Amino acid sequence: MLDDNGYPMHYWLMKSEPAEFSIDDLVRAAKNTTPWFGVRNYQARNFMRDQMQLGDLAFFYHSSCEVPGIAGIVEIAKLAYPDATQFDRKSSYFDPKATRDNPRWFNVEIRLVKKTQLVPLSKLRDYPRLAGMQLLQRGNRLSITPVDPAEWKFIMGIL
DNA sequence: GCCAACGTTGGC
DNA sequence: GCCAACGTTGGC
Repeated sequence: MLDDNGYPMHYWLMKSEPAEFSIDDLVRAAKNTTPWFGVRNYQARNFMRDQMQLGDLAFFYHSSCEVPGIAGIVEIAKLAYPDATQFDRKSSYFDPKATRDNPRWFNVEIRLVKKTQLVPLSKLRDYPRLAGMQLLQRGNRLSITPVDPAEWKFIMGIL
């Protein structure tokens, strides 16, 4: 969904450990699309379930790796629905407290817009204009964070 | 591997 | 409802 001026309703940043799932895995994925399963944090879940809309854009961020940073741009391709892995006893994401009638975890699906040059976290920190980014705040661990439209635009300008 | 920051759990 | 203990995240 786009606003009256044709812009996405929201911008986001979504973290993934490339050893688990990288931007290249998304390039190789069928239809360049994947469910964003495995989120087990309520705040991040609520963003997906309550706020993400079709057409929202997000930075695909590589975390816990040699050079953490933004690795690509993705769009929300499917609205949130119950995360299947919560019901799967063999999955490391299994949640014994979740039931089909009362699922606890949700995931959207994302589609690759484009792989970008890697913008390292250290470079993002160099720009005073980005100092307010949630990603850059101390102690930030949230795997999904909203990105301010002005911050989005600025980063697009340095890609 | 270290450790700061933060979220969750569970006893009381 | 408090809060100590524990587990996880993620940069360095």
